[in-house]
Amino acid sequence: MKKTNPSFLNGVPELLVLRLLARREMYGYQIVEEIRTQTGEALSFGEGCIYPYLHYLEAEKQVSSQRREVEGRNRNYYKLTARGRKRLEALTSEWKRVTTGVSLLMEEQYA
Amino acid sequence: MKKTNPSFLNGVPELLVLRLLARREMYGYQIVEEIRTQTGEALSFGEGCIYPYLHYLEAEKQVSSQRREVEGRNRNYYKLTARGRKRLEALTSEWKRVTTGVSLLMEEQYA
DNA sequence: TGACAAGCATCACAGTTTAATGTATTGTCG
DNA sequence: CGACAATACATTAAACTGTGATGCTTGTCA
Repeated sequence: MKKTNPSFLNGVPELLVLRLLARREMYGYQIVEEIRTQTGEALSFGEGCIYPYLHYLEAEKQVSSQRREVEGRNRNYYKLTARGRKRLEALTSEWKRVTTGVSLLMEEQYA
Repeated sequence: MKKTNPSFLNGVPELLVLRLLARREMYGYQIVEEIRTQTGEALSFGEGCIYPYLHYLEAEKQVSSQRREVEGRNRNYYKLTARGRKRLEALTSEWKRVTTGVSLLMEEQYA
């Protein structure tokens, strides 16, 4: 996975993953579910999207993982690193910039 | 160009193009420029993105075009059809749904 | 026992945007 | 005049992203 110059609109999964992990540590499957529920079903990214992101984020040292057995299940728990927190801040302000930009164009009066 | 099931984030160029044409008729090059300026430089889609959209939208009868010579320039002016207006409304509410969803997840308190 | 949820993972594919390139005309500046 | 930038259209290969399918294992529950 290469994230060179992710343009405006993609990379939202990355933003949401980081944002969730900023609250508490979580495992992949749980992240998939929470993105769906906590966005009010507005967004839903499959495991085929989220797992590769987690691996990428770990390789980038934005998250760290720990395998743990909980409730008879093997889970990979991820938590944010300091670096990940910075990345989250950057992506957040980028997201705001973009949505603000869209609003500017959208909300202008009809001629 | 197939626009079957454009997921959440893509298709923003289409939204902005339709929104601009809802105000007044415009030509391609102008649309490219206005997206850049009216979003406060937050968004910038190249001609390689916008022209194919215009052709696609015309094929879909969401816009109609008229070649005209103005100020010594040959331009293809596009304007919205009734169908395009409906499409704009659909894309607009979809965009709101998505950004609202992201906000829901983003703005929740830290644990 | 069979079905299904939880949990991880990978991959081919499809859709979207970028960046480069091409053509032609018009305007500008030294 | 000559060069170069801007205007205006268009196309294309390549890159990037997310989808949907699939596979594997373990646990639960009827």
